[in-house]
Amino acid sequence: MTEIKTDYFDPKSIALSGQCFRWRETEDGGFLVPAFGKLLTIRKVGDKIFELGCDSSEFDEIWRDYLDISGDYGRVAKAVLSSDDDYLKGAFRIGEGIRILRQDLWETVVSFLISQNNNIPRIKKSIEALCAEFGREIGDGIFSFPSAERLAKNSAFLSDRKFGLGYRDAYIREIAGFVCENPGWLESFGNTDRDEAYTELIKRTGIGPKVANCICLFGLHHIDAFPVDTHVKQILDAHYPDGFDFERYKGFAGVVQQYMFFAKQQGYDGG
DNA sequence: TCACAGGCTAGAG
DNA sequence: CTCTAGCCTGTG
Repeated sequence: MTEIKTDYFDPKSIALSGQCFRWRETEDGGFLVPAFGKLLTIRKVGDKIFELGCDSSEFDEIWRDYLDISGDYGRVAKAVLSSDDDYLKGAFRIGEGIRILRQDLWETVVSFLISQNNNIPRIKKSIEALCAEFGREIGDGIFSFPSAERLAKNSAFLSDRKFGLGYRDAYIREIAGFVCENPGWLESFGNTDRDEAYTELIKRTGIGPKVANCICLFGLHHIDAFPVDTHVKQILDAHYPDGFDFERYKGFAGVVQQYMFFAKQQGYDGG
């Protein structure tokens, strides 16, 4: 076990923020968090204190980065709260426990390919089915995310109704084959800035502007990426009729996007 | 029945 | 270049 004390960290907000699809809340209010072929338990045990089901070396090697514990969210909070943007300040009060996870790039690519023109229950169902079928068990009824090789070798089965992928099956088939034939492609994003990553991602079939931005934000931790989906578009149209000032939040606009998105999911409408 | 859900592709204009 | 029909599928 490892205990951490941290501000701006609420597992439930993260689980519901839409950036990840596989966190599972347990009956005791804790969370089961699968990532990188491992399984972490998170439990709140006090004010800003959390107990993680790993030893300190595993925390240092994997989970500190994954959970973005070292990220400076105080800086974001200060920028938001010192602004005159009342809508955003309200959204921040609701979503201040969100951190932008540093998720596995491959899992992020596939997950957000699935997310397009889709809803969250269905997205989760598809991802769970893929993991159960092609992943390996890492804990009680929980499976790892399948590799590109596994998906490529089983690409003919991706059309099975049990995965519920619909027309997105072809996109996953394509990208899995591409990644297998181009070893180093995923790794190459370690040396690219946001613009380069976006340009490269959008070349792939099924990855458009929104999905590419989600991959930049959630898979590559380019926290300046600002995905605009139907909900965020509604927010911008309703509350920023003269245009949203991205410059004001330069360097962390993606975090701001998450506050807005999450707050809207929670019923916040600026009031 | 119909709209819609965390969009994208392909084709037309 | 912009614009948009059609796309899989589950849910209300």
